[in-house]
Amino acid sequence: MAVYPSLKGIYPIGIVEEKTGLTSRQIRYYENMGLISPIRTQGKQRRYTEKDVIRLSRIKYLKDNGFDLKSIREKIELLEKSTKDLDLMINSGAVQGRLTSLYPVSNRAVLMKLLEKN
DNA sequence: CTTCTTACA
DNA sequence: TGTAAGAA
Repeated sequence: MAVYPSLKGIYPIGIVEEKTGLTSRQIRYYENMGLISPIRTQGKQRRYTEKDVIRLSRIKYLKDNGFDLKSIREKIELLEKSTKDLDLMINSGAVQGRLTSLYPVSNRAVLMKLLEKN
């Protein structure tokens, strides 16, 4: 188990294995495939951020459900793009005073529906 | 002891 | 993907 490290939300590969359920072999493989880009210490060891862990967890989930790397790559990209757009709307005030809580929005179409003026 | 790279099955 | 080797 996590006997040591990981202050400030950055973790060595061993901890990431435990948090995501992926093997170090798979984690390094996905990096070579361009799905993640952990930073390196001066000693060349990989350090993963919380975002990297979240991304790897999604990869793990999709993988377990039979999706190939190509599909996983597309889904991750779409999901992060949507999230980025939503953050943009929220930060620009588009949602101000219209949503009183976090409704379960499944996609952009539904979100826009909720944002329509009545 | 943990992680890294390279290489083979 | 798993695992072995040798280095860091």
